[in-house]
Amino acid sequence: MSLPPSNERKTVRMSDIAKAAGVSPMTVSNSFRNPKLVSETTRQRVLEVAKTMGYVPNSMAGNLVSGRSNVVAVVTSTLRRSNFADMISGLETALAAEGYHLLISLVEEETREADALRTLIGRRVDGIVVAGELLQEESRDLIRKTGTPLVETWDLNGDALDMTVGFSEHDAAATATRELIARGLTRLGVIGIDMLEHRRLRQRVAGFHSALAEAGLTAAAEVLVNEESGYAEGALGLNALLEQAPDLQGVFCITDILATGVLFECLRKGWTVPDRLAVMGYGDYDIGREFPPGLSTVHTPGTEIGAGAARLLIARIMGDADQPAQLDVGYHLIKRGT
Amino acid sequence: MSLPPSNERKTVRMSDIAKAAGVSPMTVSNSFRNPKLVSETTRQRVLEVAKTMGYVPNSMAGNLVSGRSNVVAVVTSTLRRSNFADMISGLETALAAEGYHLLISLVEEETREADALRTLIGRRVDGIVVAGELLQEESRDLIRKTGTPLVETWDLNGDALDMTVGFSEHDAAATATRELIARGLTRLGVIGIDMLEHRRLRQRVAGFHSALAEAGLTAAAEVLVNEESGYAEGALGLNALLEQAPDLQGVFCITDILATGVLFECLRKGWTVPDRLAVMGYGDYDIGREFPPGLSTVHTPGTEIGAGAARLLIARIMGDADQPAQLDVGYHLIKRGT
DNA sequence: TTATACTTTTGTAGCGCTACAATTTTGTAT
DNA sequence: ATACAAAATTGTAGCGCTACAAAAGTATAA
Repeated sequence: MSLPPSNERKTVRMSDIAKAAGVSPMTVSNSFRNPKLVSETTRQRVLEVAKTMGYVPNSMAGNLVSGRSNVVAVVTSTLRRSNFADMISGLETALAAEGYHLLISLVEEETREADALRTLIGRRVDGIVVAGELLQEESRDLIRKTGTPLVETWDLNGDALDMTVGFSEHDAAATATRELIARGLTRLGVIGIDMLEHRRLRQRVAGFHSALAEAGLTAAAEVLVNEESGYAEGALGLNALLEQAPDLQGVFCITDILATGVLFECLRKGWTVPDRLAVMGYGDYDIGREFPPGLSTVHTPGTEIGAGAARLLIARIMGDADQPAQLDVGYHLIKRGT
Repeated sequence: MSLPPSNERKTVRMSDIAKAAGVSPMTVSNSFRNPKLVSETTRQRVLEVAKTMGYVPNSMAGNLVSGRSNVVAVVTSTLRRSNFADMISGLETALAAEGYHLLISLVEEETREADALRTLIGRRVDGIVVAGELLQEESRDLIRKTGTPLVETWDLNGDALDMTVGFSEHDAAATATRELIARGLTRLGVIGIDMLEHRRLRQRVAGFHSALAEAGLTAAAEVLVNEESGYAEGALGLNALLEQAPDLQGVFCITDILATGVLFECLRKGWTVPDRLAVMGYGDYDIGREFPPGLSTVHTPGTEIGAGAARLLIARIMGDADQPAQLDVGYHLIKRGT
């Protein structure tokens, strides 16, 4: 069974409900948006009529008048990175509590970023959250010119366009590396990701090197794997590292997915972790908790980032100009077996 | 409440651009939407002025007149299930190619489903895709009454409200189970998920039982784990199964995540897979490929489901009433080591 | 009764844009 | 130069709703 094509049906309008309920359009409008201005009996009748007639107010028309959409958008390059999913979930929850709706825009190709922003701004979203940072200069220009409230997320080190929520990716990575050093390991390698346009990914590798330098060490090996950050790349990365330094004692992976790939490869090689090789992840993905003997990693609070972004945005929309434009949600090391 | 800054800053309107470029508003409109109606020189000038003034057309106003939003929404309960992420990615790609934009609505609580739909319909999206099926009767009512084109996804067995794209979850699960039976195993168990309102999850367990019945067997053990479908639940599930049937030879897990949890637990127990225990997953998540010796599973084509949903929806929006209301994208067994 | 203060309901005037039709400006053929 | 089609530009009307203000109804006090 299927419904009639959209062009044959004409939608129910507010005036239709008004007529059917025997009131003026304004009373219908108020029944939905300002219940206190309408008597309870009238309101019940209006809502009843609206329900049976399948009326849903056209919010585009309403927004056009009121000038506000009550919609916040998040722009993300992927839904597969569980950290981003956490952030989006945190955002959604915090926004819903304040009566805002979240619109997710998936921008898989970097070159379509400005285009996606233009669409969102065209829809007059009240604010935009970016998973990561804005990459195209055209995007930044658009935000500046239109004055759309914007929150960039994760790394706090860059110079922010508007607001930022996150933590220092550099310091978090350095903290993870220090743990490896504290175990007495000196021959350490890092597996990064070959997406140099992403500051947060660069900062993680930089943090690794800082921690080593602090301890008077240098990296035994370093490799950047291709952008996918899949499990397979972790295995590939480990083998590339071992070619550079066969006596490698520990590896820092800039995502838990890569670290998990390394653990799988160790399993295949029959190596014991952490005795033959210590492994440190980053991001505290749930798989790390389960992989025996438990992946050591850095917890990066995605949910809190989302909630924080919602808070900054709503404050800005409400006109609070004095709010801090930056929010540090911290991170913490999780020591597990590897 | 005082006026927010976004209201103090008056946005650039089409008429502002018209004035600045020395043309009528209609020429500005046409420069953006019907380039062929405007001379190239005029158009360049208009776009130039628009760019420097940071003008972005208010699509809400435009949609109000044209009656079409060129937006399709997808409603999903989670972004963490990688299958859904694949579907959304497939949807996005197919829609973008036709000039549509995708809006993702995250409905984590089932009771907010109808509410989310109302918001989307209120924004006059041209169509809605549901990851899975609609769960609230109120939701179905809303779709019927407003006539919003709808695509439900994954399982093809139910009675569809409007359009459906997917495959038979029952048959896919049965196929997976038959592979276990074909190996000569007779003491088989299943780990399902305790979300009985989801038909597609019920169908997977039902398919397992059908395949057994076909072969004259009955289930050695069955357990439904809590809704999260995390790795930990897989381990829990396996142990619950073993209490029911200590001599269990194989287990069918209705998601690869659960199967991976089972594999981790086998690792902890020091059991060899598949000799001590055969493991069959479902969904072909990328982790299954990596886990030595490779998780046997069923490939469920998420990307194709998304692309198919886009196709059905666009055809419907374009007014093609004769299109098939159901699309079977199939599935296939992937035999790997477990 | 009349004045006073609500509470409830109703017009009016657009929000910013586009469909459509009308008009003006070009280009081309005679 | 004139006729006429084609290209380019412009005006008009109104999409469906809400801010705002005005009006009508109701309750209470003087």
